[in-house]
Amino acid sequence: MISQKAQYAFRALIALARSEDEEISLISDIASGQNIPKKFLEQILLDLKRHGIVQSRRGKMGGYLLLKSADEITFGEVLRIVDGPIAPLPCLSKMAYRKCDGCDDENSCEIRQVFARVADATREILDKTTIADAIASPDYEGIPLTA
Amino acid sequence: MISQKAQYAFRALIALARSEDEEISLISDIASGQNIPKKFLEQILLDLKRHGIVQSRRGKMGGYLLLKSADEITFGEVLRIVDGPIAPLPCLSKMAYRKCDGCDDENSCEIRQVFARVADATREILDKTTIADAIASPDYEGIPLTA
DNA sequence: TTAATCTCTATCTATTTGGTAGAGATTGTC
DNA sequence: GACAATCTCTACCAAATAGATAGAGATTAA
Repeated sequence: MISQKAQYAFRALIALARSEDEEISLISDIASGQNIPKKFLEQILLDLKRHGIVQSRRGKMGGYLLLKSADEITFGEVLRIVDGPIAPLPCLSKMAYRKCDGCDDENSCEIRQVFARVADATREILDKTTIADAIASPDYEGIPLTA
Repeated sequence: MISQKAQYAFRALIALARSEDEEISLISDIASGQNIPKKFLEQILLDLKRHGIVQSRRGKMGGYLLLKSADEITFGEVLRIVDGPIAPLPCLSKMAYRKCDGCDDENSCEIRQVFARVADATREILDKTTIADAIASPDYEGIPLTA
């Protein structure tokens, strides 16, 4: 499961992307519009700013804007900032590799081989899907995804 | 990330599958062989037993055996028992569907649409890969997976 | 100067993770 | 029948993480 925090981050970025050409967005407006606790959102946006995803202006008339354009912000990038490594095992993480506890030979680890495929498939989607893609995609019409 | 507990479960099942035709396996032997805290492993195996994955015999000469054959035990099934839902969002879980906090229309949720693809790709791998597959697969020889 | 806004750091609570402890039940062997 | 080996069950515990909340500070427009 991705964290609640990551969901908030995605919602905020989508909201920012949607209001791109309009005005600068207030944290308060995003918070109330997307139903996100305001003080929590402040921290999230600040973090995204530090990582070069969004920009801000302080003081009266201040607020937030995207820094990168929506088609350059991937879900993978955002998820790594907010939730940390995407990989299902520490030994499969690109951003924070660690040897698994008590694992002596990664090449012969059966678990690693299975989850390497999961990691690849996940990255293939998350690192290639942008906020712009998400906004552009039509409502789902097929077989219910929860079936 | 999958939990440490899930990693222990997989290691134990692989060990059980490997010693299938030989003797019944002692918790103690699996624990020391796989470097798993024994009391913790007891709980894990008990849980796997309750879910019909393994069987046990009590008393002297007791121990554990697989109940299902190794090619009928999928990684997905084990992961769901040990770690709970695999889906990255509650609204995408098959085994434990919940509406996401503050989400009113799932069909138009952009986040859901992106992560539905992740969930499908993950399940495609985990629900089709068995313990037997994992044991059979040759050591990885290509480009390092952590590159 | 003031009000609006973002910034920063500290703190808090509940839950989850990763165990440990110990008494109990069952079974094979002498 | 006693005993030792083994699984079974329930309770407990410490550390980490998640999901916030609080409040003082810095900056800016008017």
